[in-house]
Amino acid sequence: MGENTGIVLTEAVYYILLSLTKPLHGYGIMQKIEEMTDGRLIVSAGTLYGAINTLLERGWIVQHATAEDSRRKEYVITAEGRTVVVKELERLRELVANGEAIL
Amino acid sequence: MGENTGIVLTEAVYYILLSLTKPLHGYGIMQKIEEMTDGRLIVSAGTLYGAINTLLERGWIVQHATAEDSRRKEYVITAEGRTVVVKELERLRELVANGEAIL
DNA sequence: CGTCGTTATATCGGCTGCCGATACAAAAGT
DNA sequence: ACTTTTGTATCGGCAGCCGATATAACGACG
Repeated sequence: MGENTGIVLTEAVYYILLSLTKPLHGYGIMQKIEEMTDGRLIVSAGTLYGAINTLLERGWIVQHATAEDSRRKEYVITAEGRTVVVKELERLRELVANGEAIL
Repeated sequence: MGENTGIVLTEAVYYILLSLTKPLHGYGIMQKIEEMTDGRLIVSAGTLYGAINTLLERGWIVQHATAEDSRRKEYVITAEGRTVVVKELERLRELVANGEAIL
């Protein structure tokens, strides 16, 4: 018994959600992630726009009412998305704790 | 410019490597992971034996000279595997730090 | 001695998800 | 005028996890 409880986020999705605590558009997300990780993680366009679609479907982000700006589409995290990210942070802390205990 | 530096381990692979700081056989790895995560993560047989094969190919683990025991096959982490896991722990710490800074 | 649950290894198909490549186009810089 | 940057989007390939399935030895219990 014992199915695997909870959701596991990929690195890309985790950082996308973190980026969207304030409204931001796709390209801005890429830059923010690159900045947050000091250039270590560069999310490719394929990953980003694919992930945005699944996150919208899951209701973890929503489209932000952007001024009738031209091409940019802005997104924000939802309350549900926030819950997911907080849970993920707990999982990550467990991984770190287990790693530190052993190494 | 800017390829994504470094390797990202999956949760299963990370825990398998952590389990093998001491020689252990496949089934024992499953149990150890379940124990380490308080039952949160149960690695399925398909994942486990698939991962063991790729880890052997990459030289991150090796087969341990097990006494001519019956069916069990034991494995241990290599120096290279240890390096990979340490790097992964650094990456995880970065994820936690970024999450804590924002949430 | 027979049967059942656990221990133990292994494979396969399906699904998800990341990536690189490619495409297109507006805006800005030179 | 030309190039680079900004910006969104799709597609095929590939890696990896999972559930299902198969096989079999071992121990316990009646």
